[in-house]
Amino acid sequence: MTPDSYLRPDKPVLVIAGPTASGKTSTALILCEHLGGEIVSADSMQIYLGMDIGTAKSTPEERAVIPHHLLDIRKPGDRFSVADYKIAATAAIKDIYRRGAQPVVCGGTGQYLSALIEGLTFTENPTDLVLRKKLNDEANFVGLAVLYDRLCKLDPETAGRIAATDQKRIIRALEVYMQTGRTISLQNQESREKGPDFCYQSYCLSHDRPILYERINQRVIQMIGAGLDKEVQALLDMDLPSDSTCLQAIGYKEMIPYLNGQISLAETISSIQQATRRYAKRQLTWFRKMPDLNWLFNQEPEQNARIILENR
RNA sequence: GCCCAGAUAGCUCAGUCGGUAGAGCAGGGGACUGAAAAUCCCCGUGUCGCUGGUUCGAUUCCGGCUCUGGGCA
Repeated sequence: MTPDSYLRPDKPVLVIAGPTASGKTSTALILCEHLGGEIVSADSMQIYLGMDIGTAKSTPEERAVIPHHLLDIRKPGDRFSVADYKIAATAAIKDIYRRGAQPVVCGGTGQYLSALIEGLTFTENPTDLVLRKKLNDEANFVGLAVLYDRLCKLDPETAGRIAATDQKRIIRALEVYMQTGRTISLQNQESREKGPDFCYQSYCLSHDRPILYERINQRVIQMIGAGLDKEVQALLDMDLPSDSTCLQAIGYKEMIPYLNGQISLAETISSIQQATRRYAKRQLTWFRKMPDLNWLFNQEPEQNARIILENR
């Protein structure tokens, strides 16, 4: 079997993108029922075990009926990157095709979706956390401007593209240069040479802003009712490093001051709602620029699924 | 009923010694290649409550009215 045999214009990978609380998961589940499909998650937080309520993960019952991939594949505190995602999602989709089923990618992490749909290829160099820490320490000691100046000399193209205040990207760019001796701009350029592994048919679900925000507000209240506080407490009891990715998740980081008795429940709910609304806005910004996305507005999951099935 | 204080951006308020106004928050737009639910950048025109008067000119000063607080009856 050649790699090309996974390019299936007759049976493209379905992609269901959209901001949080837009109805992606419900829509994807209905599609899978009708098509003999399996879900490949594209969500940077649903990969973690024990983060169920706050990430609105499919329930065990749903997962018993429809196979899900890339959920619960890391322990809280573990690291995961877009490069890891690309490899894992690609493998999952090939596996689904091999079994004659329909892959349905579903999630709201724009970076992961882009890596897949635009077919980015990542090198095999692992993240060098020691080097990254050294650079972060240096930035905190001598100032970020010194590192930015260095990047301007080593890789003016990248330096021109990113803000002088964007610590994460400045450090990542220096990191790549120090690790490989090559610029990240060159590496990014090469990452596009191969192209996508699959054919895609992509949808983005959304709602008018006031409706979306009301759905978000309601969902946060539901999560609190479902015991989000206990879920977060369980993570805290694991004594994870404070910079763990999972503790940066919305609904989790805002819950910590509440569990420490520093803010009221009402304040906690408001701050989670606001953080989620802002997140949804950023997601929409990302999706607006993604190529070949079909937008479906203000529909319930059943209607979304029907439209998508008719379009096949 | 009387006295006092307010009324300016979606909200809380500042300000204009008279030349049509600006902060915080909320909100909006954008970027994004190994932390991405992260990180970073940009964005402030609104009958200055209504209505008369003074003035070249009033959101600003003066009068009346309306509403909202507080106080006295």
